[in-house]
Amino acid sequence: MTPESLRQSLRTRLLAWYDQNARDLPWRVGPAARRDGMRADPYRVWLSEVMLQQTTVPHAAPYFLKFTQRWPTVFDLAREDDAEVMAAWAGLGYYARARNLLACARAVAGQHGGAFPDTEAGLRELPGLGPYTAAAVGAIALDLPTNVVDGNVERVMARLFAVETPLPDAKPALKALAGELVGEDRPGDWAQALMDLGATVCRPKAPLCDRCPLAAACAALAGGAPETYPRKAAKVARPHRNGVAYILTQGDQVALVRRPPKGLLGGMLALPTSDWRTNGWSDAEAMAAAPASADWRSVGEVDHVFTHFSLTLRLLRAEGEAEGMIWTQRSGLDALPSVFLKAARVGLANLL
DNA sequence: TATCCGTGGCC
DNA sequence: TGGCCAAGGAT
Repeated sequence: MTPESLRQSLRTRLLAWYDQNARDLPWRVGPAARRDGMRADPYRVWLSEVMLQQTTVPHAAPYFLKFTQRWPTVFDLAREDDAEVMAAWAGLGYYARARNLLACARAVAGQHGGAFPDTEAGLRELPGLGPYTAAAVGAIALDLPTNVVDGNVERVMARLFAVETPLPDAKPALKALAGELVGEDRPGDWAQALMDLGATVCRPKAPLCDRCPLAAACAALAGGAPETYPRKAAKVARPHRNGVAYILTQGDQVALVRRPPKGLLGGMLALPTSDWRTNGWSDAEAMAAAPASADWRSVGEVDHVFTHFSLTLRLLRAEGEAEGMIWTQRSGLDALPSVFLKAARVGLANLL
């Protein structure tokens, strides 16, 4: 149990640090403006939080600017076609987020008159809002004193209190520790301060403890090896798979398919492919699995790494026709997930 | 509860 | 270069 004096000290020091060191982010209302009563639009907070799930700030930021320019309100997003939103999300990864984003926008626009719920429990019921995102939107947009716990906060707590239990088993304890520090004063700034500290000072590698406002209280620093926290369970090896991707062209058009709505790259445009399996593909096998009979030529291969397996894709190219294809101009290939954009670029560049 | 689900930057 | 890492959620 954290003593009240320590709790107050940690809060005061971190909020003061945030006042001086808050990052300037496109979706953020800074501490000075918040003191003047300004609050971020819940739509923008929600959109940014969903984009930032398991995603770095530099990667998400351009997408946030593109989305908010094209769809300034939740109503604009809610009435957009699925294909347009999926295409705009292409390259950001974790495409279930985009499907849930639309479902959530339509729920808010249709059932709540365009206003997001004003309680954490209400937010938690929306598609794509789990414990973290519901707490974050509640704190940042509504100033609710929620317990916002992401990977940054887990790391800060693990170090501050030298938690020896490895992740992911330590998650409940780390969340409880973070919860003891939450207070009624400046909940939105508190949540963002903790995450900024984790992102810029209490970093995974090479933490900048000499710049940390909590260093005097940090048990891991006192122990001499703060960078070794949080402890982590051993990881499982990533298997490798092999497949064939087919680049079928008619002049400047390329044949694409729409992947099934769920599962890997669900709902996204894609190149037609074979199965992805452990064994490699011979020329004969690759021809037999092709979407059309044509003069297929081998035009190279690409490697790609997904979360739970790596992939080598042989590339076969031909000019011809096939049933059920979505014919797309080369300029439209930016609607493809990265793995297929990479494959298309390599395959179209390598002329035999 | 464990597994599935992307991507790009970094060292 | 391969493993690590990033503001997690759904099933």
